[in-house]
Amino acid sequence: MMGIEERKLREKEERRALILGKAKELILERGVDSLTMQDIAASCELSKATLYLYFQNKDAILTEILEEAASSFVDFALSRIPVDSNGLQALQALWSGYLHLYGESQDVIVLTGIKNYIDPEFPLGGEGKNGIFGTAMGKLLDLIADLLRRGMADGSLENAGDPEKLARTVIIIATSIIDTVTRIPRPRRNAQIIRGEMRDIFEIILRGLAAQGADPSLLKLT
Amino acid sequence: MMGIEERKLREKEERRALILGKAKELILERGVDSLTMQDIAASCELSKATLYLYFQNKDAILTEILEEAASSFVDFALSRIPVDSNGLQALQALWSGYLHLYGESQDVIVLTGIKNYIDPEFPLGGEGKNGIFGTAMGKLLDLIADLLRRGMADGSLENAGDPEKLARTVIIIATSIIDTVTRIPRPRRNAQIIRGEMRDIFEIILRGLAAQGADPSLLKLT
Amino acid sequence: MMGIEERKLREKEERRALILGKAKELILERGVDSLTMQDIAASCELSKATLYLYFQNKDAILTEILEEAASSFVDFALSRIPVDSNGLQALQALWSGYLHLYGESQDVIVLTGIKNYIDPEFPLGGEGKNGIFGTAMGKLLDLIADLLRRGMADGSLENAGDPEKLARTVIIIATSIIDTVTRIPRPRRNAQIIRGEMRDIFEIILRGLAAQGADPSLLKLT
Amino acid sequence: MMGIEERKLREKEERRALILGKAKELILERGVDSLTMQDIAASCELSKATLYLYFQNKDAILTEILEEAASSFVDFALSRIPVDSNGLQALQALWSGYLHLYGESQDVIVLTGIKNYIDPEFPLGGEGKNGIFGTAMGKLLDLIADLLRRGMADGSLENAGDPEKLARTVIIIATSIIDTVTRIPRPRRNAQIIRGEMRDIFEIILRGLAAQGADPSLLKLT
DNA sequence: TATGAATGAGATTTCATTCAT
DNA sequence: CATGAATGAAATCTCATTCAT
Repeated sequence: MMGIEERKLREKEERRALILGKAKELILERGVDSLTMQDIAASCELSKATLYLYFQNKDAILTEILEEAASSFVDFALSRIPVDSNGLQALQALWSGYLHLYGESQDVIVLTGIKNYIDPEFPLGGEGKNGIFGTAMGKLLDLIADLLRRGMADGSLENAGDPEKLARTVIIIATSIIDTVTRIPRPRRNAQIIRGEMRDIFEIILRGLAAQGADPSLLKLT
Repeated sequence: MMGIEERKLREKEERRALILGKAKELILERGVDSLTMQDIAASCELSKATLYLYFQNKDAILTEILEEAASSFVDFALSRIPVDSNGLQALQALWSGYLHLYGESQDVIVLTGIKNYIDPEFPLGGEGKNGIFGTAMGKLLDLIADLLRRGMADGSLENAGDPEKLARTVIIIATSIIDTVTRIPRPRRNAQIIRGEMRDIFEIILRGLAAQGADPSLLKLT
Repeated sequence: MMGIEERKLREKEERRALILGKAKELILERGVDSLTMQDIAASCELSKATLYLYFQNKDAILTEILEEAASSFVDFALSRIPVDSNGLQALQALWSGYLHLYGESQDVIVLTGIKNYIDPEFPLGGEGKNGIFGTAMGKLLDLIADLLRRGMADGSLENAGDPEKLARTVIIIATSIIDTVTRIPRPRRNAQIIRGEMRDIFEIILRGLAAQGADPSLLKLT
Repeated sequence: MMGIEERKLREKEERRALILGKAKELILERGVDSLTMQDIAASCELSKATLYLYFQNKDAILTEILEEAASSFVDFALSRIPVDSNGLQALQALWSGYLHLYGESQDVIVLTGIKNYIDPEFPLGGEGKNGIFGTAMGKLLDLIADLLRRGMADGSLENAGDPEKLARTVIIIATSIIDTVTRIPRPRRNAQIIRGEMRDIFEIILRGLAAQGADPSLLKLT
């Protein structure tokens, strides 16, 4: 009874996960640019053709990795933002969550950088390819817009125009940076230095968004 | 009188310029990633082999384009920074110069994005390949560090650590953004929107660097 | 029964063999120097890319052809050397085997000439590239050294120094000659003449190595 | 008066010599296979096009270098062969001259190896390209045939068939060896080892040609 | 479902040779 | 006489993707 169908489904899901996982590893190891289907297949101990049973093409793999990474970041960030925080506090929590997650597993975060590889136009361009970023990346966009709106309302953030637009701007900055980092193959990537660099960048942004006279302790990331 | 030698030299220089120009156009048209020697040759109405008479290899072409772009930006920026300006004013002038130059000729600026293609590790990584960026890109780095130092000294900028390091951080942000833009093929690139976006980004950075209580008029870019 | 796996393996082996075979033909037809991957592919009715499924690169193809040729010669030669023969007799058997094999299938022998293409420094130079010649060519070297040693011991060969070194010398002569022959495109290669020439050369060498007063019948090759 | 014509001719000859000289140097430095017109031109401080004013094509340059080398060897050899020597003595003088010349200037000799590059069929094949080797190489052939004939007549050499044919055989051996050596780029060429190797080879040949019971001192080269 | 095998389409680079000036 | 400039033709190798089994 039941079962057989479910098992198949589960197995299928496991394979997908395997592929995504190995692809992720490879990207982290050697950079997005030099990721090949061959490499993915080999490290999964599958044939290249099999990859196409689970994903329509290379892009689909990258997109899904990105989705996952973005999604897990959003979840993590949400979990770290106190309900009663003001906008600035929330933003601080967001970035600091980012840095934490990076500390724990560079992976999840660094991968966000694939965005520029898959759809460099998001969120600058018109539609992006097929509105690929409706889901996780979109949720991230919404989240940030919310925080900005909140902060403009409670006076903790500078009132600098449309929150939606500003959210896009913030994402652009963040993903651009991360993209830059992703292109450095892991062997030469210095986690310490990069984390420090990202913290500096995020602090600049934080100060750039905060209202005049904000509590200095909220402008520091750890 | 005389001049045959000179003419030859000039013509040679013109050919180089032609090649660089067409390559630039192609990059702007279709993105760095899909630039091929074949394409460059075709659009110059030359044979592939001829390109190698003027440049040692593809990298040399990209490097020179980048060099030129960076160099012309530095020159332009320098010309716009008033001698007696304080650090914040100077920085404002720098970014606003950037935006201006972009308005006049997207090209010069957008091309800076090639950096990430040629040496994605600069200035994060160790040495980059062969210290390619000793010249123009290095001058830019120095310029920004100078302005930051000046601003920290005269109190117009937040005293936030080592100017050299901060300059690197600023460059990372800027080039990352530009890189992102470069990857959008021109047909879908909306100059107006992008310019607006860049202005927003630079304003955030400017505010992020400025000292508390800075003159608000210095935090706006036009 | 069963055998699907085996069949696949066999087919794969056949393809490799096909490629090697056609490559061999082309070399014999037009000389090593003008062998191209394109040509090999075309004559196998395969695409260039396919060749790379079976061999890592062009060198690998050449190396394997050489390996095979050398190996089959060593085997053949060994089978023709009587167990109780003295050194001179053994050497005579070796060369005469060579000529025979040449008579049967120029291919096996002529191809030895590739050596000079792949590693012209062997056995003169230091290491050659990666000791490519550890296997068959090395075995040949050992075999000849053995025969020389045997002959010096039993008095059938002139005692003219280190057998190892002398063996290298002999190989140099042989491969050089063959190399010369390989470079003649087949249409103008006259098997009869060449065989005669090789016989003369080997006879000279044989006489050069034999002890004074050796049985004249052992100095003739047929 | 007069003179102008002569001077032109002399200058032309000097240019040819320059080109040949530099080409020679390059071959010795880096091996025949990697000699390019570009390299020759550059090292003559001439343009590639100019080379074509003095030589019809690359082959012509190589051919002439070979001619010269062969010719100078023949001359040198002739000068070293005592008039009243018997065949074996003469042959010994020939080879020992070879080794001497090699010792003095590897150049002249090593270059003989180009033969195989230019016309691998000589003297095996039918006509060779355009009977290129009518001159110096032909003279060498004649010289050796003469010595062999002399030796067979005076009993110092084994009477082993047609001297003309045997001379061809000897040349094949010699040039093959040299060809092998030429392909080793100079930096890895060890003059001492090679000279030793060549001496061994020539001694084997010498013994192979000598009549039974020949004076052992005539079978050694120095 | 899985895969081995195949491939089309390119990409970069090299080189002997020609020709207008 | 000399050459700068140009090029056609090749050569090696890579990669995402397809398809028969």
